[in-house]
Amino acid sequence: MSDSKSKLFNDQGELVVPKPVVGRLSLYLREVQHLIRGGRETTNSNELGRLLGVTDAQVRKDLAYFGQFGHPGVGYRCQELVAAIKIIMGTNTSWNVALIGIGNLGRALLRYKGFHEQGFQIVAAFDVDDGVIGTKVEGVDVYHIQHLAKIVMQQSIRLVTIAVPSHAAQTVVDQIVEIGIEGILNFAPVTISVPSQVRVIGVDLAMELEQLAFTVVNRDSNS
Amino acid sequence: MSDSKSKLFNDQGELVVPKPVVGRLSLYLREVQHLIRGGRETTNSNELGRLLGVTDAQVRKDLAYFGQFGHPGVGYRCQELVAAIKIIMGTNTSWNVALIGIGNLGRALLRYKGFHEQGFQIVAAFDVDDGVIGTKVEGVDVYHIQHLAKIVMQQSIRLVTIAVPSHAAQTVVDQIVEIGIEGILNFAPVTISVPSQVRVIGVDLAMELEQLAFTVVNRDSNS
DNA sequence: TAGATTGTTAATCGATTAACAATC
DNA sequence: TAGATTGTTAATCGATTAACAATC
Repeated sequence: MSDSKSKLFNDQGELVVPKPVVGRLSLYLREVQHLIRGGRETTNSNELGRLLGVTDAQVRKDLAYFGQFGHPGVGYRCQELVAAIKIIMGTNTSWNVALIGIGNLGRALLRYKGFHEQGFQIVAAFDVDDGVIGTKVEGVDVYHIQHLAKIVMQQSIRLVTIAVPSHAAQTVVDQIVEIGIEGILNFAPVTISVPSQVRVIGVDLAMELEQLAFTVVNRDSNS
Repeated sequence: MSDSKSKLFNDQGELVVPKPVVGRLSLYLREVQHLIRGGRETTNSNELGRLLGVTDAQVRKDLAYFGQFGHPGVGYRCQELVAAIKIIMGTNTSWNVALIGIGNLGRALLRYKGFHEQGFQIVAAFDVDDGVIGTKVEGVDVYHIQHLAKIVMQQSIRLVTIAVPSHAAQTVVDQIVEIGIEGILNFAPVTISVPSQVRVIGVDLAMELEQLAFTVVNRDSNS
């Protein structure tokens, strides 16, 4: 019985993949897509490892958590591998995403083409500023945040990106959570709290520069 | 002799701090700064751990890698701790940063106030488009990238943020490296290669959404 | 002083790597 | 077939946690 289940899950139905694997999976996906654009048909763990700065053993092990995608003696067929990783990541189908906060960063996110290319559509934008509500930015309608619940329902939105001022972030998050959103990409440089069933990823641009400064100041052989 | 050295370094002069610590250090800094804005004088490992979702033991251990910043029976004095972490991160003094690529994202980065608040000044911007070269964006001069070396020298720039199209990224990086830049914050969604003395941190916005999709699809107790 | 909280050690837990039989 | 490369096991390495003496 437990043998018929994917080895992804343990007896409590929890994912048993080491946490760092998920980040690398995205890197593998990006790199193989890049190889495909260059006309490549196959790759292998050695090449992927070299390109991404990990060992070949790690590449094989990471992928093997999810199934058998390789061909001994051949390697990984690029198209096949991309399709497999997309299914694992959940990006084989498209996701509708809402954006909250139409400031500098919010506008840049609306214009950013990279989301669409990976299967994410920003289908609605929200703010509290009457100056932008009712307009379209990059073809996307801007609504007052009070209409969030309605639009989320209509458009089957499961993920929200928030790019609001720090002081407003937690209030906005509380509203989002109330509505039943499943995942939040938070660009506000503050810790937000959510119930355990809601997933959050935070991106703090200043923090990234800070990390960089650290690695430069403490120039070491790690990192 | 080796006792007189900071315990940060081993006999080869390499940093012996676990890699995940650096990321958490930035989180501690942000959180304590937030507490200070709320009027708080002291905090402790238990509180910080609870706010950030790590154990109290981890908070104490992370900080203890770098020195003794706490006061038994009292906790950590907020101002003191912020000052200490800034010294560790190298952000107790200001950094001059160049931005390359004045597209959607580049402009948003120029307008973003969060960098300045953490001690990073974007002091020059670069592009190859004659339409923007010679103008100012947010008070920052835009130069042709051919003047990079000169400006970097004049302004003592050590870090560069690149927000150029993916196909141009590696070429730009090669020029940057040539000039002797020490750290690169890369927003282009491609792997770039640099010599080992140059530090790189990549931020791929679509990849972040991808990670979020994964955690939502595989709703688990990790992550 | 009694209570609170640190810094640090040793034990535990988790992730990575090396090696190799199986496979194409 | 011989050569290449996977998937997987066991060994190694690294990070986290629990516990507690030292300190304020």
